[in-house]
Amino acid sequence: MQAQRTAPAAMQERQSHLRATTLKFRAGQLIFEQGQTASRWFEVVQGTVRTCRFHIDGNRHLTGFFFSGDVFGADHGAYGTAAEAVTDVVVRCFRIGDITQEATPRPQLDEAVAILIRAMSTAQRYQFIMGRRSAAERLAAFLLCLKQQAGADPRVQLPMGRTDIADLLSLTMHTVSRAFSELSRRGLIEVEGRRAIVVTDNIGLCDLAGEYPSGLANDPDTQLHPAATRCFGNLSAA
Amino acid sequence: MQAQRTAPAAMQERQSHLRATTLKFRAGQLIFEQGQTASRWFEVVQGTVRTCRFHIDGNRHLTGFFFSGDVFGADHGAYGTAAEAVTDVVVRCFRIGDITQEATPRPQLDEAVAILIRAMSTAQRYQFIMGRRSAAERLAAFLLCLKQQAGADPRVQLPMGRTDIADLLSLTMHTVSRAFSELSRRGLIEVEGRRAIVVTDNIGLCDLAGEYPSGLANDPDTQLHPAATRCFGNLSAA
DNA sequence: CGTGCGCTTGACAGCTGTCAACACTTGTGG
DNA sequence: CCACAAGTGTTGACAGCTGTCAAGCGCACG
Repeated sequence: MQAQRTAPAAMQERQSHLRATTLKFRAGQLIFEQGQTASRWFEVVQGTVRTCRFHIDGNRHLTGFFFSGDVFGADHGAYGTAAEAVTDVVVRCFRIGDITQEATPRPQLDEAVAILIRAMSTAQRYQFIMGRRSAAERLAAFLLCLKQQAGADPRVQLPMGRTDIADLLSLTMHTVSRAFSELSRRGLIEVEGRRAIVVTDNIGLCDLAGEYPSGLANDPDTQLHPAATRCFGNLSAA
Repeated sequence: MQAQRTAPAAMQERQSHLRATTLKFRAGQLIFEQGQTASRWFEVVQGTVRTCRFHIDGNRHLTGFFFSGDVFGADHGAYGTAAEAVTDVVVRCFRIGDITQEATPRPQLDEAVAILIRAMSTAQRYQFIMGRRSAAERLAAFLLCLKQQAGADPRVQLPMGRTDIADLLSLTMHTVSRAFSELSRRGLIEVEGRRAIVVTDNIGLCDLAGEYPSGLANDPDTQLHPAATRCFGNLSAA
């Protein structure tokens, strides 16, 4: 969900090609609405942003969180989600224009492609997290995403509330709360108030989430389900 | 999931710009593997294709079905999913090349953007189907997708097996089977063997799926949850 | 006609949603 | 500084739904 973080190199390239406007939003404020004409895309400078959809019955569903360096709102035609500020945020804002127009400069088009591809892989990873897995497994996978975002620090900040996490993982706030307690009881994390946790057993957390600490299987002795080899595809070709 | 169907106009454009090779696969055959270098993308000419991912624990998760006119495999770098033939299929196959290279012709790049955007909105719609909804609701939403694909015909063909549907909706085959029975018992569909159903109550099915027959609310008297207005976004801007 | 696979259905256990109560934090006003 | 209210988060009880296990049916294929 934060795989959309851009590498510094990409940021510089984007800065060199595109003109940006800096905007600020307060926590809870709407940045753009679902269905609105997609005329701009955004990059988070500071703070946390969430994108969400609303269902006919009133249910809300978050499709991702975006942190410093992440890009959101790169839709075509109309925004497929709404975007809201989770904390006070600063964003840079770029004109989309119509990227299919002949006049669109080539570098901008390349960036659009790269952004879309990254967003796509994010969405697929996210689909996967939600597929037929328990609340504790989903939360573990989510926390690992946040941890990856934070770097080597075992302390992970949680700028969003439990309700936001619940709507992202398609659970209720209650179940999320219970899952936090369960991970804590198992000794995988320590809950530090509402806005931070410490990962005390990274390997255990990865194991629960169904991920490897390094991202791929590097120990040939590791026991894998026979079908799991397909999980990694043809490594020699990658 | 079949939102990736291309309009006839787009197909002609693609034919005019890109060279294609026609390939055939037998039912169950692998078209490409997850993690394999993404060197080609495909368009279905005839038959049905599924894309899937495998989890460490051996679980399979389908990310979409693709029918005549649909595009799949438009990934960058490595394929994020495997692709397999559900039925005997005929596909057209195009070189991806490196779409970020300067040498890539402009029309191909435009097509890549259009395809990615369509795939993105498909993935988001699909995420939404799976979010905190019952088995019957998911199946209803899925069947409506297939029906939209089929056109006005109330009879909907199901080229895929129950297990495929289950892995798409993140359910078990048993629950899918029960959901079919439930929809039938409620009088929304009639099950005709294993490979076809008839939608007998389209409005009821849409209602259950949380969708409107026409795609948007056109009856102001319809009772909506207060938050649901956001579901449609800013209509005046669309 | 027989076999095998896909599918359906039932029984039961486990997990998650719902309802409810309560603790804690935050913000407002006195 | 305190009192109070509102919002957020935690926990328990319970019901409902789905996964698991198991049995059996029916279609397809040889």
